[in-house]
Amino acid sequence: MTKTKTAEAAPKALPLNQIMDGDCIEAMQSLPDECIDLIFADPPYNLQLKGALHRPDNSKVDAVDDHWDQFSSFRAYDEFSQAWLAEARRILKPNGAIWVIGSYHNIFRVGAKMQDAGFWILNDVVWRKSNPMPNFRGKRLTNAHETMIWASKSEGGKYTFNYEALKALNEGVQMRSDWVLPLCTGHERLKDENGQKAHPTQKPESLLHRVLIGSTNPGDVVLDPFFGTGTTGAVAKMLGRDFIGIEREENYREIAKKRIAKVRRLDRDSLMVSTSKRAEPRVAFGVLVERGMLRPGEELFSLNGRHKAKVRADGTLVSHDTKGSIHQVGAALEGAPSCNGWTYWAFKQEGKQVPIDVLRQQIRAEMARPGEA
Amino acid sequence: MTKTKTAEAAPKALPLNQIMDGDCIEAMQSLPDECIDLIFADPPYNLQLKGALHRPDNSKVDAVDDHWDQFSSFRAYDEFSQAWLAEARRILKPNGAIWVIGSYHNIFRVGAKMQDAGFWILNDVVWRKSNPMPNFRGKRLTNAHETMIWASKSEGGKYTFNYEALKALNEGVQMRSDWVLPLCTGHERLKDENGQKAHPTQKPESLLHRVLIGSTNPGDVVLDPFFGTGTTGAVAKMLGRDFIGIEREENYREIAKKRIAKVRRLDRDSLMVSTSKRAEPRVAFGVLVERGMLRPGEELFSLNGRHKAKVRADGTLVSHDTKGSIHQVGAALEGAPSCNGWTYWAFKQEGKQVPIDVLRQQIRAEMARPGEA
DNA sequence: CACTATAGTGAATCGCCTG
DNA sequence: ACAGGCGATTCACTATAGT
Repeated sequence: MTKTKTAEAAPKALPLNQIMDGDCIEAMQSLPDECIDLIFADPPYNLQLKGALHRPDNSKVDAVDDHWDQFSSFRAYDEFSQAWLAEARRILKPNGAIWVIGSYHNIFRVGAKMQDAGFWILNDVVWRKSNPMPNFRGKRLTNAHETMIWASKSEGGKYTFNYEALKALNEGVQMRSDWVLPLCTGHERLKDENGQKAHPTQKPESLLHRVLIGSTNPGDVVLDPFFGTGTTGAVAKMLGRDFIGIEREENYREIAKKRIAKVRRLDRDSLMVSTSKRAEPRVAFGVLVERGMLRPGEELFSLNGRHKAKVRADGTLVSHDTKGSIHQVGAALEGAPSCNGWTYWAFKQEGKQVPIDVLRQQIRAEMARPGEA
Repeated sequence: MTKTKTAEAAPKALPLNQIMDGDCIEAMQSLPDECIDLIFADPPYNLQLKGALHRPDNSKVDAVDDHWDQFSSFRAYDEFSQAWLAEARRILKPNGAIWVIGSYHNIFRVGAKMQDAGFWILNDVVWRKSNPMPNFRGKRLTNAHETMIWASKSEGGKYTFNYEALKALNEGVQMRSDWVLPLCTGHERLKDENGQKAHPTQKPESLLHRVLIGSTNPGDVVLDPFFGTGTTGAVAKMLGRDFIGIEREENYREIAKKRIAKVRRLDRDSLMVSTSKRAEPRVAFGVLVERGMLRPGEELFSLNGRHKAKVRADGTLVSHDTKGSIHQVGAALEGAPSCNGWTYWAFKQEGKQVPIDVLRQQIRAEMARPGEA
């Protein structure tokens, strides 16, 4: 399913790796037909929140009450969805695809409009949050997930799907339609000059990592019409994809620009993803990469000090001309029949070598918690 | 949130614990307004419906009709959804609720129509299948979940939600919107005389168990307009709820009837679930003073150690120049929007601080004992 | 420095009864 | 209908302060 970029696919210069200013519909109108490989869209959810909400300790929840999330009615929201989806579909290449993320407030309406517009749904994917905000009043279930819709431009569209790469990210078994990933917090969460969150709904990079690894190839053009603080652009740049962002808030554009400038593109080795079957590893080393505990391109060192290897975006290693799982590469370098990669490899942290098994323990601790079985 | 059945709620005899024959819309039309506590609906998907669908002009759609394109298919499905949802909403009690289950083929369209009909979405719930069928062709993600929409009849409807019971089901932490449950297999899966599965989409009883425990009380009337082989009825009977099924396939009705006949209702003790404090009788703080459990003039201490207040003869507190109920004074001293005085204040007993809530529990225990109230 | 305690926070459609 | 009082209600994680 590899696609090559042709001159015809970009008949005039696209604003690649830039952030367009203004309304997303108007900005898309300025782009030519069939020039985009993948669209990732995180439209306003139309939350319709009422009064203030306090936690049991009486602290106030910082609600999403931004003007851009306000619509007067379901009808107004539907018209907005229909309009941006129509433009999005026009500029998508025939074999392109789209991802749209939302919650129960909007996703059903958006999904129906997507089908009406001619998009062909491939999967709905559930982002299961490992650390969601609880339901403080005990009146409903914890709202612990969001829904993404993955669709091709039309029925029969030859969309990109890197099956083996996603399988490699998932312990060697097929990637499922439910993805357990933590919220965007900590250092990854962008802050403004006052230390407050820069954007109320910043998405985790791990989510975009999985989307882009699974449904684009290096060199593809990824459009995000609701760019915000640029998570899509940051991950696209890291993974060697081109991006086009559209964002109407100047503040967000500035933050995104600075953020993306700091991102380093991965080298070619790290970008190569598996193209053939390999043995089923016992543990999902790829999750460490996806979650940013280890970065693609980062070097691992054998604990005996004799070898090193580089991490790739799909959770495999490369050392000289040897590629494969952490176990396979370790075994090959040692000339041994087998090797437990978890106890063989270490990464550098503040000058010290730390076994990667430490990271596995962290993941396991998360997985052991209820609700994540 | 306990509801009592009243004569007015069932003005004429309902076909309780029976399976109605025929089309679900016509069958619902024969039921009176506002007679159902909960609806669980597993509507058929798009393509299975062709033979039964009507075009907007009411001409019947022929399954082999060449003019059956994607657009008219969606349109007809929407009309079908709208029609059955309208009837479902009419027969639902004002404080009733509905669950609808579907996959990406239909759930977005159904969800949008539910919102259009006036249903108020409470949560979308993901049934995360622990043992899904793999995607054999490797062209998409493993379709490992289905989506349920839980909605009240209207915004502001006082739906039933047994928060504590679901929390107990989830090892003491509040129930999330993603439920990990296995598919219906093994002995639970009904077989026909040839050993083939009797129904293509039989739902697991564990799913209905959680739905009914969480959103109904014993004695409630549960309607399933797409009854199939009767999972809803079987679980409802077991849990001491009444059911009404509607199914147009005689074969399914027969299987369901036999299945439900074998189910035994649980005894009363087994049906008891954890309840909220909200359901317990109110006790006025003044009663503690009246009964001499606390004396006027006695000092209370905030459990955080920062404040104290004096009890007055009328059951109010005074602290410096702040007077009022245990709640009002607590909130004022903490500068908080509200305060639960029962868990905020303590009194001194033999040198130790004891929360006043202990005294409330004593009163409640006395009230529960017959002949002492 | 290691460890513990405390505070803060995340796309949230988050009461009910009485007068 | 509306106002006001009662009083029920949180999970996982990060960051910082304290010991």
